[in-house]
Amino acid sequence: MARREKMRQIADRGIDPFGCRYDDRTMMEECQEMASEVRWVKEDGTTVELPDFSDAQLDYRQWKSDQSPGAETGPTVRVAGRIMLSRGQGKLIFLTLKDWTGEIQIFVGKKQVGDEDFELAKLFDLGDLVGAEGRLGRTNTGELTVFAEKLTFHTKMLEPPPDKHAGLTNQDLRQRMRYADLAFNDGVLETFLDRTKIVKSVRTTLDQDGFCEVEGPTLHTVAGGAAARPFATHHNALDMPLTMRIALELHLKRLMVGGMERVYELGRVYRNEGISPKHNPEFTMLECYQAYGDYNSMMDLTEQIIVNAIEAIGGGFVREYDGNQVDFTPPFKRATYAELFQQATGIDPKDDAAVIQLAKNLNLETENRHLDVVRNEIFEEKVEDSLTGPIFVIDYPASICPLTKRKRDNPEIAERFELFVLGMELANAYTELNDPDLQQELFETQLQGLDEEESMAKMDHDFIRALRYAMPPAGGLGVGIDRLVMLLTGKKSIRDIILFPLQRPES
RNA sequence: GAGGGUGUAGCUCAGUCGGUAGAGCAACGGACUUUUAAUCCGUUGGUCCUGGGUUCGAGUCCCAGCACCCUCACCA
Repeated sequence: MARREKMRQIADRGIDPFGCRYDDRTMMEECQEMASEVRWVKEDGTTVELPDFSDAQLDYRQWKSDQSPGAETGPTVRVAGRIMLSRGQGKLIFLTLKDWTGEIQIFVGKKQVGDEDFELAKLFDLGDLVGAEGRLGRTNTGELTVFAEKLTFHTKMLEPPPDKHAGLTNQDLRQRMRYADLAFNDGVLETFLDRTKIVKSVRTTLDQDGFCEVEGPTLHTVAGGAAARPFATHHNALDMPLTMRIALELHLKRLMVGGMERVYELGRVYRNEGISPKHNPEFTMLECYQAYGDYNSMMDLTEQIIVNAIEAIGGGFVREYDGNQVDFTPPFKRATYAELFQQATGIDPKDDAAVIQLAKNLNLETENRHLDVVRNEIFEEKVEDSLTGPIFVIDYPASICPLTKRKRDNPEIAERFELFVLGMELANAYTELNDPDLQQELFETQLQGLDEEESMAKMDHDFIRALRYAMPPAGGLGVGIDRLVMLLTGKKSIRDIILFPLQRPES
């Protein structure tokens, strides 16, 4: 109850323990940038640059006595943030204050702030939100510091903070109490701010390329556009079953029929499937469609999106992920599905007998299954994991791509690419199928060996009708935003880049 | 869904062969006007995940359950 008792004592001093408006803050980052404005002024009025504080040998106290007589000067700042560390020293307290741009040390001396504010400072606890106004300067050890002249109390933290060194490491608690994770664990806030920068950059890239952003329905009567199990729900007034969307595709294509020639949606989709370090039931997808384009134009766009996202968060094109180095310098490699298949297995993918034999050797099911499904399982098993990338795998077997246009000179091959990085599928794009009759046929003929949930082909009569109103030839692209954020922020678990991943409720 | 691991103070973690529950940080009291995870002295703090069982005696051994983590499967 110590914190509540201090809160009462703060209130007794006539101060609202939950604070109020506080204008004209200098953010911590700005304070750090203002370090060069801290100078030494000699008695004769001449100004001297301070020494190099990055020099570990530097003794600032000695330096100052060498410069004497004179005094340090610096700009006056007004900062507010959370108390991360506190070092009491009798009539002197050092606070480490953090806002969302960085940290700075506050020097609170009894003589400097006066008795009243010093008594207030004694009621501060780790985790409290406080403000300080004073001159920016350097302590004897050279640390950039706000020498407080006035203190402000903003908000009392009523819970004890996590371990000030180790932070909150329990994964369960980190997700359950993301607020504490963000506030007390180094780098967590920065990672999520990077996520925001990446998403913003994706939007900017598309906006500047003339795409318009739309919001499609998340409640679908037919969960199409991908192969996944949907969440089922129900509308009471209409007494109608509904599913949460598993993809954005089919509504965006309807909009292209309507004349939105460059359209995208960046939004949440929901899949009722397993949870893993790479899967969350709700995740963020980008899908964009460009009329009169094809999958080649989508490859260029994909590169542009990724290149711009990397530049938005910095750190260069060569990135470290899980001990691997990935070079995102464009252009990315391109290879056909067939040649990668051949390279990895030594078998010509067109040699049906050899493919079946290989599948049997790998203990894959071959009975009653379309050969392209078998081929693709071999591809997933033997090729995908070995793709360091970034690499565009192009030209997929047509029968596993029911929404994709076939190559004009070869109906067995679909104009599709997937972008792989370290075995992860980062993007998936087609030259879009816009022939309503063929689309209907592909929806009707379920692939052998695949039940409805495993197939992308789900009959959607309204979508077929839309295509009959003429959808322009187009390229379409889907990007798994969470995967992109994971790769660019170096996080190995999707739970580290989704603010509130799904969890069971606390008992 | 299958296998493995973890669960002890607010947080991070020890806990030997089954024998009265431990440390660091935080909190509380004290000293200290240039500290850096400040330091020093003292104090407080426990449903050992839950429920059964074995035993004179269980944090420790056994069984069941719950939660989280990892791997695999499904998938992006």
